Amino acid sequence: MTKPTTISVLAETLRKQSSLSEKKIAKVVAAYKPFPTKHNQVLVRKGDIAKYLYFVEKGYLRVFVTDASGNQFTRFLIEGGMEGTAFPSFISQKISSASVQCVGKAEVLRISYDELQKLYQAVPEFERLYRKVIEMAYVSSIHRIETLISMNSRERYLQLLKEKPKWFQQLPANVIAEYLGITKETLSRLKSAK
Amino acid sequence: MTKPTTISVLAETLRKQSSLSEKKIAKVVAAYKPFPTKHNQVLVRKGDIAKYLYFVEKGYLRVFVTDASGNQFTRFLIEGGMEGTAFPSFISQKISSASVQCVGKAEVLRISYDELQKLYQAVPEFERLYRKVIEMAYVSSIHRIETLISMNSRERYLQLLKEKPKWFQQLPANVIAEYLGITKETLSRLKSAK
DNA sequence: TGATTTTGTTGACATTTATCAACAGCTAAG
DNA sequence: CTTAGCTGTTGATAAATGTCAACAAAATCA
Repeated sequence: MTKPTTISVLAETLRKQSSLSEKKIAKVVAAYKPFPTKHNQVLVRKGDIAKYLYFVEKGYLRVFVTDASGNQFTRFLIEGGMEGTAFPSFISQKISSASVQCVGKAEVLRISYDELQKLYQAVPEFERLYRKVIEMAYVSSIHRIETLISMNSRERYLQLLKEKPKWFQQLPANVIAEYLGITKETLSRLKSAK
Repeated sequence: MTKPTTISVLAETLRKQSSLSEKKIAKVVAAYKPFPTKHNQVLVRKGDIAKYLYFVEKGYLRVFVTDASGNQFTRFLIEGGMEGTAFPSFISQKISSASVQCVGKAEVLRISYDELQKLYQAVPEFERLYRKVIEMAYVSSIHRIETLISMNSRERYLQLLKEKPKWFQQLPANVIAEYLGITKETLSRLKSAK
């Protein structure tokens, strides 16, 4: 079990990204509960409803889908300081087509859908903040679509290497490959070709 | 010149997707101005700042990027009843990497970034509605990412044919191909292979 | 620690898709 | 009507990427 040792990252992030008072930050932080996870633990299973939004204190979560042959494809990687879940399921509270899993060990906080609605009432400015979170996530997904439709695997690899060098140190290669939309063999060859 | 003949689609859409009063719907509709367009007119040029959000009354807009060799890639297609623009530029009010263009003839309304902020003040519920628009756009972009990383061109083609059969009747094949992330030759072959 | 599973690399080959070129059909303009 | 341009199709070929298999290295667990 990896127990959260601290919940400071969320508070820090709120201070940086919003102008919420310390009191309100405390309210928000209190609404997110530390959730102990095991190595590679699955947080949302395909077919479940995503009931929680997860804030990553440390490590990574991956959101992935599987095809008929059981191949996995990583839709998103959520790194420390970011939050996410199987989003389409979370906002609609309907069955998820994707799964969410810890990559190795991760420390996360979570807030339920219902608690989040209550938080909007308690801290109205939080709703605007949430909108910003969505906007940012949307912008980064647009960026992702662009690279997927306009670049070949080598260009995507080099771009990610430039934008997220840490990922290559901290994440297993097959996860990176799934994220890039290529096989682990192709990624391995791109690395050695440099 | 294609002059908007009606602005009913926006009002209709607002009635369906929100519980705004008729008075407030009128306010919102009044804030969107008809913008006459020419055949294939470019609304946002790469390098510009996207100053307007466009609502499509009729026809289609395409949001596309170009690579170094001048190849074009369609990031999004905005159909009648939807709104959009070069979104990352619009929300940040920074230079756009993408262009927005009418596909053939289109009838559009537009609202400036500043007007939109004013509209939030005048009609507070509109802000929540806007958040929903973003959420939906985000969800559809997630869907797009999934298909791009997990399906080959034939699977993507068949899925689009199923989800958006009208597009194949109303849009030129090269635009569809760009949207699917394949060449027009490959699309042509997929069609004939069936 | 040693055993076992996971992860990463490499090779041979197959498949998918892009590129380049030629051409037919259609449309718009003079 | 005729020409020029645009759109879509088809063929030949090349390039990119996936698949399958074998193996090496590393991490995990009992």
